[in-house]
Amino acid sequence: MIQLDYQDRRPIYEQIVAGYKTLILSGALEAGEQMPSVRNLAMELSTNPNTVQKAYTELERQKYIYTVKGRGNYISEDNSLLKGEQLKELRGRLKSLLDETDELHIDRAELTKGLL
Amino acid sequence: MIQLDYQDRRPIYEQIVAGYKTLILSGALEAGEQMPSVRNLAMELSTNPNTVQKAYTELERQKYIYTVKGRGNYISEDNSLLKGEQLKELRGRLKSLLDETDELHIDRAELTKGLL
Amino acid sequence: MIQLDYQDRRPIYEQIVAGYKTLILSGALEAGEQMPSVRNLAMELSTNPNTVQKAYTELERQKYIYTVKGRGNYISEDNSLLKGEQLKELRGRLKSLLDETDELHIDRAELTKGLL
Amino acid sequence: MIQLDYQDRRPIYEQIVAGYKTLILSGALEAGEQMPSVRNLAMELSTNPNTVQKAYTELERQKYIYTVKGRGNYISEDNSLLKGEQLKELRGRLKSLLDETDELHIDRAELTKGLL
DNA sequence: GTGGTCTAGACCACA
DNA sequence: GTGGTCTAGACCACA
Repeated sequence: MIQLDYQDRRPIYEQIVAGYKTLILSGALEAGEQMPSVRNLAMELSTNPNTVQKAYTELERQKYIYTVKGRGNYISEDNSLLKGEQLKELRGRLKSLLDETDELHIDRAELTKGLL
Repeated sequence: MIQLDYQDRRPIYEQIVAGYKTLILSGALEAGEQMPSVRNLAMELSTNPNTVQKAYTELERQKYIYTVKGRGNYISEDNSLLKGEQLKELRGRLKSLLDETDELHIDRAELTKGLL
Repeated sequence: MIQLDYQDRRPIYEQIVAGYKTLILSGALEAGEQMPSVRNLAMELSTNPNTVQKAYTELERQKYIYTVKGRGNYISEDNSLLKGEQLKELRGRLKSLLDETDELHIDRAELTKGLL
Repeated sequence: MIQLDYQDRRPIYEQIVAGYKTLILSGALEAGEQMPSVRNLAMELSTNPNTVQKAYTELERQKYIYTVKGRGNYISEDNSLLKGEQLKELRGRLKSLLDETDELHIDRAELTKGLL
């Protein structure tokens, strides 16, 4: 189950999206498995159904889940593609992180020391 | 001079803060040098003086500049300390980036390939 | 046999209606032939009987099938008429498609290139 | 100004999206021009600001407009790309229309007579 | 004033 | 029961 952090600057619906993306890509949730219903998840997270709905809509737009009307939401099958996208995003963030480092004339070795 | 990007998702005041941080830490602006006045910078960036004021307040809070009432804003002297902070922040971001990579079972070599 | 696509955005009952319309108009099902019972089709498609019933009601409303109480549903005789309706519908869609094309100042030749 | 049609099966927010897409791609609205504010458009269409917000979010996701926080929404510059997308969508619809026609053994000439 | 998020609650189509 | 849309109204960050 995902955890909301009200101290987090990100809006609630984004935290839900990010949480489920990780659960799906890490394999914790299997393809075809049913997502909790909008109302149930809203109850569990003690938030509003509209907020969960917004998160689910975004997850569907990004192909992490798909909706069957009147039935519910299900995990998509084609994870491999999504993992590629995710890798691309991470590489983009690493790239800009390195750019900033260079711009400040900080040695990259200092940046990565003990981490990599 | 810094450049605003209206397509950028970050609010304008944050772009101003980030831009000046880089200018200061990279040495493009020297310690003791005077910042442009709030009104002038607002004119140059064609943005709202409130926005520039907000950016200056944030830069002062983070000790990048200091204010002399009635005279203006000046670049702080103690850059070395700030650079340490900046390094710490960059390392924090790298850390969480690597955490996410691991969580998705992505090989770190794949992440850094061609970048590092 | 028709095939449901749960990734399809259309509701299931509409997919059933569209599927049988095609089967009937293309001649794959002959006039007078009996339709599968509501329960059987629901089982085969592993969907809800209510959904199949809704589809059959719609097919009957459009005169593709007719119901004999206590016996079942049968393909209608007067296909020629239905085919005319279908043609009219297709022409309507083509019309609005061309209208949109014109409105966007897109050349019709570009639209149909390689298709027609 | 766009026109809402309450008989239309499409939800209100989709009608707003479709309406502005046409206005933008047809050149009726110029690049860089400011969109009406969320609240103003909601008043004019006598609908709820949330509904307009939803439409604007979708238009931004599709790059038709971009948002500057605290300022408003503006028409994007790169229309040419969007027009290509739109053409692709229209061609897709024409393709499936022709497929249906063939499947019903209807002569394509009958379909296009007097239209093309 | 501008957009963005969220809640509470209603209503609808669909299965 | 399931998702989807919409309203009314509030609160916040930002310019």
